[in-house]
Amino acid sequence: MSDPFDLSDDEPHAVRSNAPAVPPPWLDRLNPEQRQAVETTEGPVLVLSGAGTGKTRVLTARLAHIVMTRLAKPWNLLAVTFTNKAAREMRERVSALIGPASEQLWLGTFHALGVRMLRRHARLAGLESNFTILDTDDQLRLLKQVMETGRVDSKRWPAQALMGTIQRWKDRGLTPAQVTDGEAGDFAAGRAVELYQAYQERLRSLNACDFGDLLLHCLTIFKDPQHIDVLAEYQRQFRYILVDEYQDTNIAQYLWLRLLAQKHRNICCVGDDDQSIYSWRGAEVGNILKFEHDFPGATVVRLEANYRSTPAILAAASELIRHNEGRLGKTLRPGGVDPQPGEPVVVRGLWDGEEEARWVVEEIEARHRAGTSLNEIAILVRAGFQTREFEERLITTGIPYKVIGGLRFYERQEIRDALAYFRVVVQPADDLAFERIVNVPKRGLGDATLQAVHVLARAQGIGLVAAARQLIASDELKPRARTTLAGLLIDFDRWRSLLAAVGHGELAQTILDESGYTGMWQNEKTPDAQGRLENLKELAAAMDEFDSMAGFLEHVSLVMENDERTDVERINVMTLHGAKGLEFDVVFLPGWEEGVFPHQRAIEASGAQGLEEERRLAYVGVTRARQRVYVSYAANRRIYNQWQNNLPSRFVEELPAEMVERLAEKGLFGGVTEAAAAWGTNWNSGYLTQRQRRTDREAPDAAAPPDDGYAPGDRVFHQKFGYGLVQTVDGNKLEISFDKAGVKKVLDSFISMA
DNA sequence: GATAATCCGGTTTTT
DNA sequence: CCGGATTATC
Repeated sequence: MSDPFDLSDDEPHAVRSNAPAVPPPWLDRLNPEQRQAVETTEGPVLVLSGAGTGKTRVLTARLAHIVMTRLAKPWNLLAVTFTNKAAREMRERVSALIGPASEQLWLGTFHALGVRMLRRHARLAGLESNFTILDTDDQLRLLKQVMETGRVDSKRWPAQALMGTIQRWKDRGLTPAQVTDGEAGDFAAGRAVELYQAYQERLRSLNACDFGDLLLHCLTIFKDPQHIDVLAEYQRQFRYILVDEYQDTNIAQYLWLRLLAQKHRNICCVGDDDQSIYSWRGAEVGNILKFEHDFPGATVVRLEANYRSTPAILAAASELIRHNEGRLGKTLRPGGVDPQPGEPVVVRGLWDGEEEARWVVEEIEARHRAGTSLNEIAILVRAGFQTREFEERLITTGIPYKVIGGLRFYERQEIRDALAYFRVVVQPADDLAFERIVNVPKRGLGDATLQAVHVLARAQGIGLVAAARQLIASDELKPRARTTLAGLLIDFDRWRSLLAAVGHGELAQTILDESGYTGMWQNEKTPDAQGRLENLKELAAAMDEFDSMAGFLEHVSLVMENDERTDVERINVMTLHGAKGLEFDVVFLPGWEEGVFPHQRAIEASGAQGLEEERRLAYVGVTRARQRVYVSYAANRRIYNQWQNNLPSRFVEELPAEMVERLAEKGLFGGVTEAAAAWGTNWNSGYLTQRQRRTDREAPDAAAPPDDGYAPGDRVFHQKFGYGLVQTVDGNKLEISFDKAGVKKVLDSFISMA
């Protein structure tokens, strides 16, 4: 490989001497490193792409470059992403560069591409090509059945845990036969592998797959010596392979890529080891760390010019991540011309979570007044439950917000029920769907009936619907159940016969109405019933966008996302994980306390490695911001209604002092150091054990309470809420009607007699 | 077969 | 403290 560019850090503006005067559009305005990443088409290439260094741009330019210079036809390119969103974005951007040819690219998520291949060769994996893809919910139910059949005590051994184990095995590309005895663990007295085996058999008999199988079956087929032609064909086809977010790949994905890339060896992986935050779901940072070893002769390109954040933010992020070991090493530098340092990162300590929320929202209002769009502001938290405090404060303040990554459309109960009806109609053999809706709405087909169906199905080795059909022809069932079940099956058949005749959106509505499902929610008096009915309407309407009901179901199983409306300006509230790949002008990072962030359990579960991943998460958070970063921590926090006092996160100390403006709560502490010292007297880093919590439940003594209790009617004073009257007393919990702040529940340790 | 009582757990998430 | 999930009861 010729080496036209100097990759060393100290030559940011190296210029290619033989560059054409006018570069083609897809190479326009790329910096030298980006351009090298695009133009080094032959051989393995690893692009280490720091946050905000134009990764997507490089990927799309590379695709365009290969197609436009006729190195290969679009269908000779395989481009893999993790999320549908990333895939969509990439396709749009490539399309802008190369036009309709982009439709011919093999571009999609690992799973979508896996399905595409697997449908073609399903037989080789023991499936029919119209197999169904189960989601987590179905998987768990199936696994429970398997465990029941295997007489495993589901109390001692939760199905969820087994599901996790199996998923991790699949992440590593292991079929039941490949799991070694040493790995079996002690789950269900060492029977985990046996259960895994049984689960796979059940899946096959249902003509179904879980997500892990989409790749695992591909691997099995690729490696099958009987069918070497299949792999050979794909290897021949994919002359160029591109992989996005390579640091997030698991072993199965790695193996899949390696097999496909073996012939042409033109594989380009783009990733950032410093942004690897998914090891807990099977991602292997090792994949990126050992790329050069796995693909000898690889070209490594580092993208370090950041076009997103201010120098101050970059300095803070770089210094923070420098505390990690085992990095490939990259330093972000400002990419813009003549960059101003920008505002320092603000770090603020506050008294408690409520005060933190108030401060954050005040600052948001200030930024908004200063002209920042609410869409460009984000609050990024470590864990989902932390959003609540901010939501409450945002509601009282009247600032519109959206919580991203909450419950998703297709995961809602009513949607899943409706889909189950459609599945039964499209795929009569879909037992899991049948079970889900056979008695929804309640029609008197309970456990007894279902059990009879199961017994017959198992005895004859047939599906549940087929078994049900036989049962109603017999006298096994009570007359009532028999009539109802017969009626239901007739309904299924009728709807199925309408598939070809009626528009499927309309048919969907018919199914929901005739099955009584719509009626069930109409009779429901809970406040959310109306919303559920609307969701159902939306579902039926969405279906008309597709060619067929089956096509729609396929789409849904792979694309479990809700399209958000973008009509009003709203601030964004989400987890740090959810924020990866996004950027905002202003980012708030609350809850930087030991035990919360880094999260205690991350450290407990994986020690130093876990801590490093938490630090990467912090790095991801900081690098989301273009203009300003606000970090905050609270001395006291109520978790599960117990007061807990925390130390500031170690990550606070790891930010460079010269890029940080530190503020501490006025009147409480002179500064962070004093504050830390003050808390040190009552220190408990991280979460307390249950027992400690019981004994240490008092918050720090801001105002020492009298030893004897309070009684209703007492006039009291509270540090934050001012004066008020005690309403009720419940142990050390008081309900107080404050003159200014209204009625609040507080602990006696926070108040004193007025 | 459906409703009330009780127990447990409570990080991060895509496909 | 809250929500869900399983269990006890009618």
